[in-house]
Amino acid sequence: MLDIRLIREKPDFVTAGLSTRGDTGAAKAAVEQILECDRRRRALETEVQTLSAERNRLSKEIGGRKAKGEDISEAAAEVRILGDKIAALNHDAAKADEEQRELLLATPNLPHADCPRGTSAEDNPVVRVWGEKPAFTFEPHSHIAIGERLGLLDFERAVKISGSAFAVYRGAGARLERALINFLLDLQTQENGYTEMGVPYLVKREALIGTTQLPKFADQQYRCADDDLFLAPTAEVPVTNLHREEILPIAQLPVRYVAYTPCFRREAGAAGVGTRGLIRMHQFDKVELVKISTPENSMAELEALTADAEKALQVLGLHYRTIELCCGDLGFGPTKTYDIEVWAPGQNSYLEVSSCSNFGDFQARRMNLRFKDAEGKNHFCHTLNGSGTALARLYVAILEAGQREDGSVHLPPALHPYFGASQIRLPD
RNA sequence: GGUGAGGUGGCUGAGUGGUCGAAAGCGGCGCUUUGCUAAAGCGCUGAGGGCGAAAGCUCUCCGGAGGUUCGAAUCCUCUCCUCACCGCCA
Repeated sequence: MLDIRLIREKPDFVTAGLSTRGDTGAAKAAVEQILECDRRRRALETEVQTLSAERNRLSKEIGGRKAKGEDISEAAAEVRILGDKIAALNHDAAKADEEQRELLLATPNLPHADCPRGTSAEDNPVVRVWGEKPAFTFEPHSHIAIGERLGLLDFERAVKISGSAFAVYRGAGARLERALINFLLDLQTQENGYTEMGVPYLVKREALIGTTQLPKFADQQYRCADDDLFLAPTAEVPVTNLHREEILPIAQLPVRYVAYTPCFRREAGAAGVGTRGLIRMHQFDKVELVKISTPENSMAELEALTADAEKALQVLGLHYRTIELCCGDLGFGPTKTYDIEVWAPGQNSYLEVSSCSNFGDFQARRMNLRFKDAEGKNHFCHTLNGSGTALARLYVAILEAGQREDGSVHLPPALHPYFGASQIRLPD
């Protein structure tokens, strides 16, 4: 959520910032609407408060007179009328306040000043490339063919029990998934200094508001209506919200958490849902990195977090590239984002396996997450997160990059101790 | 799910209708004393908002939402959470 004071004091700056996302007219209209609501709200609040001060004064007076045994019925009746007036105005003020909050919750974050200009994914600059595309002496197969041939994946039965865009992992295929989870968690905890967290997969509405999935993206969430609980679309939600409504001592920052969770996404309206394979699914596993930082350090923490996520691909020896999202392609909440894309030979394309973002104080304002500085003053934290990494697509890359002409898949050496073997081959 | 007891400031904990944003203690900060430390003494010490150039004035907040009242931390209703016991259960 944007700072209403910033909008009030520098409306042109905010409008310009929002405009970089693509729609200048919409940005202008949004800012004007918020400002109008803010003026109305403050006028009402000022009136309520003036009258409340008067009521407080009169009530005290009545108390004193009653103690002396005087008749207070006339004064009491007078204050009663004042009270009714306050209640009516207060109702309007609360409505304006709610309206303002809704407007602010629906307004995206300002892209960082350094964020590259552009309108779509084509404008995202590649900032790093690591490794090279592996060479094949044969036409590399898709993970679907590899997985079915080796008995690792069963999409038909997944459809039977849950519908399209779900997967069943079988035998060595299931073990490979589990090996990857353990490998990624160990890497981030033992080498990169993150604290592992195990968190609930069902979260409350407020948690989703805090990390910006609600109210705007309600149609993308799975919801358990009876309890008004939601299946977390990413560990970002439960993990970042761990400190919602807290004031952290500055010495505790930065907080660095890593968590494995399954992720649940309705993918309503998304292209490619309903096609087979692991690339876009309603449920997938992910190891997520979350940081809570001071404003001064958040950009440096983003670079470090992105490097931590990239490290996983480096250790696995997978070719990848890192791109930076341009203003027009940036998500609703982030002020700056790097995407990491791993090469999947069977797809002949790069797959996004990680999106590393700095949200500035955008999420922290929504969840009222603050820190206390050395002078004892409270400030909003900055929050960051990035996948470290998403599992299903990493799985795709490993199968497709490690495939051999004889149908076997050779696994990266770093996985051998986790998987318990160096390769997956056809049964004899 | 049932019954009972509770939810008050960073923490412990008083407060059952008026001058209570809230006693006291702990913790924290500052000052004095001190060779240093400790101890002691004194003072300060919640958050958010409105008006204002500022000084300052003022409003709201005692889990949450409603209600009663001139006036609510205090009374009433609902609700959430915590603890204990019972039931059920991986």
